Amino acid sequence: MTDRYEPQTIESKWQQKWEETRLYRRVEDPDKEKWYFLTMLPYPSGDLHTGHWYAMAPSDAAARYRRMRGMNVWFPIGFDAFGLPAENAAIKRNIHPHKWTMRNIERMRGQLRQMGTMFDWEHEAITCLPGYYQWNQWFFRKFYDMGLAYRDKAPVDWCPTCNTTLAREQVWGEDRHCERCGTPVIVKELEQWKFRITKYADELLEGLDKIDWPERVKTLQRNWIGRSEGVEFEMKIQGREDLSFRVFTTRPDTTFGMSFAVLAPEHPLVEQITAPEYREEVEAYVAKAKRKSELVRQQEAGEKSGVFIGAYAINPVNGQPVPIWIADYVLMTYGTGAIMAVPAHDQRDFEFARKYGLPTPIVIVPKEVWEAGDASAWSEEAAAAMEAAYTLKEGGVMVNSGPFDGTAWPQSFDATAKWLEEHAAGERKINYRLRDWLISRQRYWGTPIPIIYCPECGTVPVPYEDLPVILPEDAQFRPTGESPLKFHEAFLHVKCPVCGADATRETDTMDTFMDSSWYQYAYVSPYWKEGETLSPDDIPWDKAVGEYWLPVDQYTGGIEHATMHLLYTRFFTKAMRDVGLVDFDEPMLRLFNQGIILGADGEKMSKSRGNVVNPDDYVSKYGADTVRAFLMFIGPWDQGGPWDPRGIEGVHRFLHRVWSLVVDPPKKQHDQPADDKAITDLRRATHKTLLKVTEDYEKFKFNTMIAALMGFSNTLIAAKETPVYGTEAWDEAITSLLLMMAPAMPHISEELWARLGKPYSIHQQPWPEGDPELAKEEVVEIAIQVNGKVRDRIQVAVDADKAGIEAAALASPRVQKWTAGKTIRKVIVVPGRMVNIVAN
RNA sequence: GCCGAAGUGGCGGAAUAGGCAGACGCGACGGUCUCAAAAACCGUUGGGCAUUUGGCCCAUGUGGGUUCGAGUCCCACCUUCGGCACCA
Repeated sequence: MTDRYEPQTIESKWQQKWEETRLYRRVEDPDKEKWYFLTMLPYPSGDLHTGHWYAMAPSDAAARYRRMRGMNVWFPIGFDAFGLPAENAAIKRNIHPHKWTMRNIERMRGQLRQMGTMFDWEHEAITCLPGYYQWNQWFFRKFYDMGLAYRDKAPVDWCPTCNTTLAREQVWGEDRHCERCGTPVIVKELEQWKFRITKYADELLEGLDKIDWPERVKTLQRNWIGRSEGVEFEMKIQGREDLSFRVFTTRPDTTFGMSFAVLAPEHPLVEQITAPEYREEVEAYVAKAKRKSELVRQQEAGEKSGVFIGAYAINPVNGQPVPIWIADYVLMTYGTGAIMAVPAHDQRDFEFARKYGLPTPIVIVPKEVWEAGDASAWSEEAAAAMEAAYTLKEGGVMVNSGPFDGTAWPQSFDATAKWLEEHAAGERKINYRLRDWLISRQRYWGTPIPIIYCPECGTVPVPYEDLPVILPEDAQFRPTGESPLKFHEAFLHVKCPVCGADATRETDTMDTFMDSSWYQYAYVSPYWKEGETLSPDDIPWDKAVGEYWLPVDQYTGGIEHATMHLLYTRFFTKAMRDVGLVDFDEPMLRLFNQGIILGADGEKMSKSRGNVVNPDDYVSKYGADTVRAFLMFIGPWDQGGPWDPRGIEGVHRFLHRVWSLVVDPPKKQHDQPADDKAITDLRRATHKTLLKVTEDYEKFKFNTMIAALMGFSNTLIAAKETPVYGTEAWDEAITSLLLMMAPAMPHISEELWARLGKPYSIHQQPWPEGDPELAKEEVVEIAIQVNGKVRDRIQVAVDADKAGIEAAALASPRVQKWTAGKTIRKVIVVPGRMVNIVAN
């Protein structure tokens, strides 16, 4: 045994021992409170990078802390193994995606072990294996049976680089680029498989109130779902009483202010009602709009355009005809694809009306204006003078609206909604921005969609007992990225399971977000029923085990998945509940989003910038404990921050100091016994640190947790050279230090624990409780201010009363210097904190 | 444009039921050790002024406000980052 701190030696030694003794094996113990701790599973790109460490090391510390608190903690891991990089490697380097992926996984397993995590390797899952993805297909089939999976032809986003369609959630930013590769997407009209996530829109919204997730994520999801309440009603065409269209509005109270109506250029009615003399112009506009949507969508800088189609619609509330226009600011994909335009009270309509000289009748005025009886406020001059639409709801009162004049929000909404329901075939309606989840991908390396197309029977789902549809291994990869499945004769041709006719398989595979939508359930029993015949009545995991562990208690991962994975998995759980697989509504009860770790230059790590930090280099130089602690020390976990190559030295020095504190004998020997005060002071430091560190682990405040441990160890280094060394209080301090370090720095604490002769393993010890009584100070220093400025500091007993403190403060000569010649007006005493003397 | 988060020393960051701003660490400077260097250890370190001791003033993006007292609360603005983008 060496006396020097050699992390490389001790870390591998303990990692081996932990595995041999199966320290972290999962046991279902009904007497213990279970804690399912989960961190987002990595994509096996080949190397565990700093981002993985930043996500996983603090998660591991939090999981280990819970474990020491006496909870039955399960912390599994797996690999999100389907996806494009594997297929691209196949195309570029002629290596099969399966081989490439499994090789990477092997490498990353080793790296994950080096991190010293308590991952439960006995329940690892790899999503690209048939035993896993057969359940993707089983779920698809279930959803199909329930009407949750459907196929339709509609404009979809296509990434020309990835050669596949994308879900709306995977199209990001102003330029509408592919979330994965950054290429701007184009729009294509294709038949694609979708999941009816919109069916759960309301529930996805309401469920947010029941889970302990960061507000940021909740807000992102709420905005993404984009619920808006309004009224849909009918507008008849003047002179063509057989024809009508429906409009959606969130402001039925403004209906009297309608001065025109707008149809989306693609609206089916345009064709029928356009007046002959306008036809040419209208067709040109429609063609232009269509072309626009097929090109990379340009930002139009808000400039609106449209054309009058020579037809009029009847405003149901007052029977007035209004001109019908078409304009591309009205989208066919939202609401009814048609709107009533109220320029005075909608900014977009306002801009349009100004551009084309359409009237702007005011029908809502502020309450004060109404109460003042100021009629000029809604005169023509007032409308002409408007610089922007008046869109406020609260405090708005209806005017120029016949029988509704004087009605204020929100009664105005209800009254007009009711009127429209009764007179214009109207109904209250809720619209959502959320679209159904497009799951078809035109790529090879994914789960085959279990569908067969039969010329006789049409679309036929693969029977449960024929699952899984195996992804054929012998694929010919094309440089274009076109899916090899389309050309794989053996895969393609199949007999129809219903009539036996020659039929073909669906060649699209599933979005890989399918895999991660339910992996937390798969971990319960990885590859459940692999090789067995599946049936509709199955449960994709061992039911009894699942009942103990599910749902996930604490989830950690990046916020970039806010409207993708984190939305999909919530949808999936609700759908699974409706299938009867689970009896809860939300998959993850608590969520914490860690930040992003940046390069030393403060920029996002990237190969092109050359600022990528390879954690392996630092692990071999300083050891995993140092890297773990450093990542926790950098700053608040949800904030991320730059990797400072010099900062890690400081953390490493701290570990060396702790090592020497425990292992080396003191420099001096003392023959006098320690006095009571020294003992009390030491115990106070110990218990103060215990309370602080405990609170910080609870709240994932790892940076201040490490800082507190550093402070405490500095105290101990000084105390070591005093008579308290070797006392019971000293033992308590050292033991507490190691126990507090154990979750964050599992190897060094285990080694020092063993060197103290304590029983294996430190990771099976109960968490040391801090005692608030022992942590209490006896004497506190309080500041004395005169007119808000600190002029003196005095020592007072912690329980000194206000009067005593005030007297002591006023007795201070330094204070008297500042109050001399002044009258004391007021003395504010905050016990234990400060005194402020107001004098002038 | 809208929504959200955030602006504190040379740097990463502490401190918010309003109560001593700058914990902890990095860097820098000085010292011990050494032939020397590295490492390690000890000390100093927000800015300015003063300095024989005690000191004084200014400081948490900017400008106001509330308060005995504001990094923390309120109003307006500036900057950065993230998200959404004609959603009717």
